[in-house]
Amino acid sequence: MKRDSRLARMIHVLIHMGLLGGRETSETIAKMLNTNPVVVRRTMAALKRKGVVGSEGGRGGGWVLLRSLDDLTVLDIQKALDEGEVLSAGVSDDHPACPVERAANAALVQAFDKAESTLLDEFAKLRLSIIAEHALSADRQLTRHQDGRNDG
Amino acid sequence: MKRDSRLARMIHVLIHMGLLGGRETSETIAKMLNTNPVVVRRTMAALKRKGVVGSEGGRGGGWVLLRSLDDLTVLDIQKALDEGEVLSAGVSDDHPACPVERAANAALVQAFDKAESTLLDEFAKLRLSIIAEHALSADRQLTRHQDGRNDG
DNA sequence: GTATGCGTAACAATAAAAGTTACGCTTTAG
DNA sequence: CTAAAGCGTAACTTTTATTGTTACGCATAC
Repeated sequence: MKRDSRLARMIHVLIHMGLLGGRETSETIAKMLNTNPVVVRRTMAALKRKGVVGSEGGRGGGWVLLRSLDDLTVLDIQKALDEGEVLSAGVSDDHPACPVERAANAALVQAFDKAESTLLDEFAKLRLSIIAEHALSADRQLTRHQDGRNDG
Repeated sequence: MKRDSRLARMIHVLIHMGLLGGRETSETIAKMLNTNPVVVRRTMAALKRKGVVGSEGGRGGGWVLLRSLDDLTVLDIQKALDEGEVLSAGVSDDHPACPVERAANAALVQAFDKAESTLLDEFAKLRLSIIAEHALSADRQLTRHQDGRNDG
């Protein structure tokens, strides 16, 4: 399958919105994500249902960030996007009555559950505002290097 | 994509082989997994390369377990099956030069790496012999319940 | 009332695992 | 030596989820 990149994309978009502070149309966001407006609406709809963003139709409409970057963690976005499990264990379902298959599946599910718990803990620690700061300071570094050619 | 169940299937098969102790043909294993021999050979080939199982062609041939269940962990099987990452982070690749995208991806990769590390730790703790014991005791439980109808 | 923009339905494209068919090579039985 | 049993592989098709795309309805501002 194509890898699910909705979480990464939405974090990317929300930080841009938080930094720019204004209203963005699906068209503009689509350019950010190198895709088209329908994909944007489809994914943003999930965030809208959870009150992370709002939308307005008609001329001058678009998407607005309803919560501050400091008030949003990656976990919030993850939960808004995906109601189900983050890491599903890839168990087998060939002979559901076979005790060996059941024991193997049970062991895997337990391991995946622990890993999922770790992942969600990490997500909860990741505030979008922190990621935004990292992006800005990386950007400043880059700019300084570019100027350096003129300075030297 | 269809969910990857190779790890679960191979654990299932190896435990059966360990318990039965003999030689199994791809045909027999395919029945265990409710699939066909080619899928079995394809997946077992990876385990053969790592010395977990051996195969012999010709009449009377088949697959043999080369290491004991007590000497194998789920991590061993995982590593034999998948050279790459277990949990890949699902980053975005829309504007690789965008500092915001890079920061978002970096944050996600870091979180996934921690979760992967947890998962591999859990896998390393899971000896196939332990899973086999769980399967056997669950089976005994089941048998006892079935006998109970005659006993009562 | 027309251009702008969201909301959605309905499809095609894509990617990875799994399923399937077919055939070659090796080994044992007879 | 020949036939059957098995592995090894190549070359498909199928499956399932995301992503991409087209098309159209509805709302809003100018």
